[in-house]
Amino acid sequence: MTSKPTKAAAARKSEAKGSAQDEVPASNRAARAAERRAAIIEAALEEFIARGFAATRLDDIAKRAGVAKGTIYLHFKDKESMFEELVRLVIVPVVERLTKLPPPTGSVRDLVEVFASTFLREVANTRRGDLVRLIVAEGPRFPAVADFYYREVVQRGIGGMRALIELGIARGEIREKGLARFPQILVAPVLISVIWQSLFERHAPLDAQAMLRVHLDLIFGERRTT
Amino acid sequence: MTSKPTKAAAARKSEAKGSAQDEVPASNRAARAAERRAAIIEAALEEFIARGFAATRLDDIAKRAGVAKGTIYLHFKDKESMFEELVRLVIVPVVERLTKLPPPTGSVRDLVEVFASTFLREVANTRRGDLVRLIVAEGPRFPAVADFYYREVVQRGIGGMRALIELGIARGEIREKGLARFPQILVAPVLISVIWQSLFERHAPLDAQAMLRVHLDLIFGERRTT
Amino acid sequence: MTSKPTKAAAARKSEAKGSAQDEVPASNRAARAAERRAAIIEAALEEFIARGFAATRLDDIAKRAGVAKGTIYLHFKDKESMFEELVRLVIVPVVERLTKLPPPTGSVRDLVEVFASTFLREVANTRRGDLVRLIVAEGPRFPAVADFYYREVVQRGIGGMRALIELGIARGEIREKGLARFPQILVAPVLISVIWQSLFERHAPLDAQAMLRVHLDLIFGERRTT
Amino acid sequence: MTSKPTKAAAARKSEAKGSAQDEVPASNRAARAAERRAAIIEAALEEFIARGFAATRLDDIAKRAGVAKGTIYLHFKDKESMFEELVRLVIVPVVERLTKLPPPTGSVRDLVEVFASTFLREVANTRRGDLVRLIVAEGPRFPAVADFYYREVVQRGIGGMRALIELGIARGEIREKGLARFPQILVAPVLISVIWQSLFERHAPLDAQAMLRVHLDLIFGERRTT
DNA sequence: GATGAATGAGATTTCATTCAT
DNA sequence: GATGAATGAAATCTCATTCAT
Repeated sequence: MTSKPTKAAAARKSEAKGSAQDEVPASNRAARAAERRAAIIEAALEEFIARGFAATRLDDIAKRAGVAKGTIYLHFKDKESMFEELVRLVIVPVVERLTKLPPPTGSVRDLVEVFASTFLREVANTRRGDLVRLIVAEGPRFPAVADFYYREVVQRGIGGMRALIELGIARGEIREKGLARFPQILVAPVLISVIWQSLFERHAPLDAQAMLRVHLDLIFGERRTT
Repeated sequence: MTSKPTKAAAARKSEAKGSAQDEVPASNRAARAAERRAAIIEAALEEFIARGFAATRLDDIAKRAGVAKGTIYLHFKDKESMFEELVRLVIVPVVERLTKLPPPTGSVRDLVEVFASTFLREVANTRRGDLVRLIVAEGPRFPAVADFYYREVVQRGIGGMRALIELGIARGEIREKGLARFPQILVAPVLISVIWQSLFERHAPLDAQAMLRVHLDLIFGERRTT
Repeated sequence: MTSKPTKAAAARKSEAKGSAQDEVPASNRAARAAERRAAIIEAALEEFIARGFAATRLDDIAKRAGVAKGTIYLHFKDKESMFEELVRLVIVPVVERLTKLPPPTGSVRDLVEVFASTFLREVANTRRGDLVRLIVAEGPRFPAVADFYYREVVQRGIGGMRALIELGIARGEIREKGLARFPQILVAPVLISVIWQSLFERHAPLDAQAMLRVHLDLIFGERRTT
Repeated sequence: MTSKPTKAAAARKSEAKGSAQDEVPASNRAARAAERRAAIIEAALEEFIARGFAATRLDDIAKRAGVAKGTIYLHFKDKESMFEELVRLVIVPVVERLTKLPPPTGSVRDLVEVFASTFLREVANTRRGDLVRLIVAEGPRFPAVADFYYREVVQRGIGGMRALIELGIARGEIREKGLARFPQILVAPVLISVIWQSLFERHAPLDAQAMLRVHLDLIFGERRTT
């Protein structure tokens, strides 16, 4: 009923009991600590996503990570800071990967489409999509999280979108000039998909890719060839 | 720090002590009970929206409603059922009002615009908007709530949108035929606004009405005159 | 799941609504009150027996008796006194009936057998048997109840038994003279039956009458004819 | 008014602070936990006996055991399971000791007398006697407890008694053959004593040993020499 | 007299955090 | 560093008792 240790955690445990006399030199203390930390972070992410902040028990995180409850406090000050830090830890590498912009060759539509598809594939249908929902859910009670997310993700994202839109307008690919004022419109369907998946998928599955294409058709005009 | 009794609750209290300065002559027991129930519902809604389900304390709801803790249990079985019932109680009248369709005269765009503006005015910038965010936040842990919301709001809304879109396509107002498959696109910006308001408003205010107009321009083509 | 109003209670209720204009003169206020009181007593007895003192809810008693919770407080000071008074109210008439001794004609054995059979029939297999178990259960926490029960039932019972035993010894029906010091032995199997019924009947039914006969055979010597 | 920590608990506490004046050198964590568990069990037993299940407060158990309330939940799932487990924990060792049968040398009467005296000494006048009363009191609301008690104690006890009675009949020590059908009669006075002690001792003390001897005289015939 | 909505003290249970080992 | 038993504050929920109608 409650979460069980993952295979990784189990492995770590048996390893801890099996290799009694430290024959594994590579796995020194620091490395072990880092491993544990990573396990805690992953476990915490899963639990927070599944239950929300308040309903998540540190006990469950510890069990899932395969560590003792006290160990969590060696890595995080308390539950709140763990949550806030967690969001940062998960978001930062994603943002970093996305900011290595691929050079804007080809049409703007192609660019947007590739970008959005990647996003859908890598975010919408993964744990990270749920993280977005988690932030929406807990944001009001964690201004620090909302602020961080705004600064690191939303602001940059909006900026990037706007640049793309303006490029599209300049090149004549986009007719609706007002779009530059509201780049949010560009990503709206993506957010909708993320939310839809976690709330309504069992009632009516949603083909996010197809929806996205229709949306892009609206913006860029319908494609002659698909 | 914790919630205080609202003016309404205070009023009810002083009134109870004998001062009947308004035109309600005989506040019988049933009426009193109904009043209290309403106070509890309103208080609970505020608290749940502000803190989420798990972090809301019944103590605070009671205090805010101006009743004793035990009184809540005269009206609701437990915290969970209170939450679920609450969502129903708030949503039902909204849905009922919206289903009294105004006759579809004029252009589809006008219809959509009026409808969406009303929605933005009545939902997005009110407590009800936060309720939507609350449902997004708690839905995964309250399948009954998600189900209810899907059945009562989403399904009907999607159906209504689709009908409008098809009408628009038939009349030649909407060019993008794929839109009929994804009426979600039509409301996506509205949802975005709701979420934006509660998370990012202090960073960057969003003119939801203007964004909506741009979005409708995308769908219906730009207006000649504004 | 919880107790429902008995037929009597239902009758009283419908009667209360049905005979609106007091056409029933016999059922005046005082009579009504007495009726209610009786209903409360019966309901309370059932509930206390089924759940014990602490686990019994006044709510359930009221429901079962078909009265409002407040009404109970018109008849009893509080839950504790209700319990204590209840035991008295139920035991007194039983004791009164038993003290109208039938004249001691015939053999002592016959007397004891008739008496014990009557007791088994009227107490052991009825609600009153459970009352004995209830007193055993709650006695330590209700010294007043234990005292009353000792004074009214046990002491008299022991006295009566002793008189019978001495008569039996004098007449040569009973050989074991020590029995007069311990009349408890005479009733021990009856108490055993009462307890056995409520705890172990579903595991192994016990023929109390047969057991009693064997016990009397031990005391009076085996009968030549049965 | 409420229960106070026992001497044992107090001892454990002071010991915890460093004074180790006894021969237990290294009180490791597991041993400590076991100690606490034992303290909880003992405290709970006392409280349940004194007040019955429903009226016993976990707070008082904790105080008496000298632990925090939460600690109880490290050992028991909840109040109900604690009660059920408790009965098992106390009864099992008693049963185990009794099943190490002393070899049936000597007369059956001697055997029964030794056995019953032992029982009276070890059960009737100790906490364990009250446990029997507790089981009688709570049995109907704890079928699991009644079942366990029947299986482990009553059934075996009845079986053992029956074997003895049949031996007695075969050897000509017992005349009343019907007794083999109702071994309950053999133990009835013992149960009576247990109940009498806890309810009526202050009104009229009962010499259980003497009563037992009279009872055995009834069954085995009077002794020539005492 | 009768009602039953309201109360609030008090019970059980949970869980973040600490700390001796 | 790591552990996990222990803590106790705080949460949910119950229910005997009161009292305005």
